[in-house]
Amino acid sequence: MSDLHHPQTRMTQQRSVILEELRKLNTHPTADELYQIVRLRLPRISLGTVYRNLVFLTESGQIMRLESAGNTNRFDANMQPHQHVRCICCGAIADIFPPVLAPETDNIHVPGFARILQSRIEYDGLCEKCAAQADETGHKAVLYHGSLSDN
Amino acid sequence: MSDLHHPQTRMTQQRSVILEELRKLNTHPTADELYQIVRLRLPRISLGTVYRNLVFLTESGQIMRLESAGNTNRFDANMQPHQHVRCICCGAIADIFPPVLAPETDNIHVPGFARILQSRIEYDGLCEKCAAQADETGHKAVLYHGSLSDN
DNA sequence: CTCCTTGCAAAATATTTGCAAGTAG
DNA sequence: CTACTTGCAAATATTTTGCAAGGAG
Repeated sequence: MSDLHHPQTRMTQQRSVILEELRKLNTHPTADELYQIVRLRLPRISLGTVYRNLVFLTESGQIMRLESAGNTNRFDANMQPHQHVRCICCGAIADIFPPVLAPETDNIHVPGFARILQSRIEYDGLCEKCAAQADETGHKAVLYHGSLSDN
Repeated sequence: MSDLHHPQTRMTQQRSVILEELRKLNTHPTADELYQIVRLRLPRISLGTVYRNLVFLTESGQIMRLESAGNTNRFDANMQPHQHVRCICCGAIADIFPPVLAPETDNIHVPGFARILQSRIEYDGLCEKCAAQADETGHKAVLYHGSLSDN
């Protein structure tokens, strides 16, 4: 959980390919999507290895796990501060540039919380694909999908 | 998916108790946590019914599903605009009052997105329980938990 | 009466983990 | 050599769904 528990340091082929492929993408893939991609280069890699490395890379600050990605984790190797929009219909995520300044946290005090560490702005939107589909079917807008998960 | 698909209108005992109990809480419970609570009043209710009603209540705008709740959905019956802090260590969520104004979305344009619908500010923090535990164990700070899920 | 809703159980999806074998440093 | 890592498979955890019976309006 803390830095004391990070004995992992070895640069294996798997770890390096996972990081390399994630860096090529701006699609914020899920663990499984990344697994499918990495598999093209390392056919014998297992999904468990991808998960373990995503945990390690996240904890060591080399990649980010996206909050608000719905119920499936998504990852981003772009460590520059920036925001994300998520399509409320299909769950697709895109980067927003230029970045907006994160709201300050100094004046915020919450009962039960020792401290507020950081803030984050997130956006909901409708991607072009879903917007087109909504027009086509004659719906004014797709407000929310019928499950608790994302698509 | 759209408003055309909401034939549900009946106020059953299950639905009413679920909403009533959620409104009593400011703990942003998961489906299972709420299930355990509702079960005290309706011992024969099933978890599936709780899930189905949470979907219905969310879609009909009577409750909110929290974004950034980690990998397990959490719900809030407080429909006033407000923000949340989440403990990065244990996943506990608390309300922030008074609310901060949501950043505007008008000037934001993202390739691939037809429109940006709304923005949301979220905060990461350390709850008192986890802060105390971190002091106790001598760690300067608990940076991130070791799994991709929340606790 | 009608058809929305429920309970139950099974299925689907997502993530974690034990263990023996492999390998980086 | 040592102990971190991996592949594999099984275990967890969370959410969804098919179906026959129940109940709201």
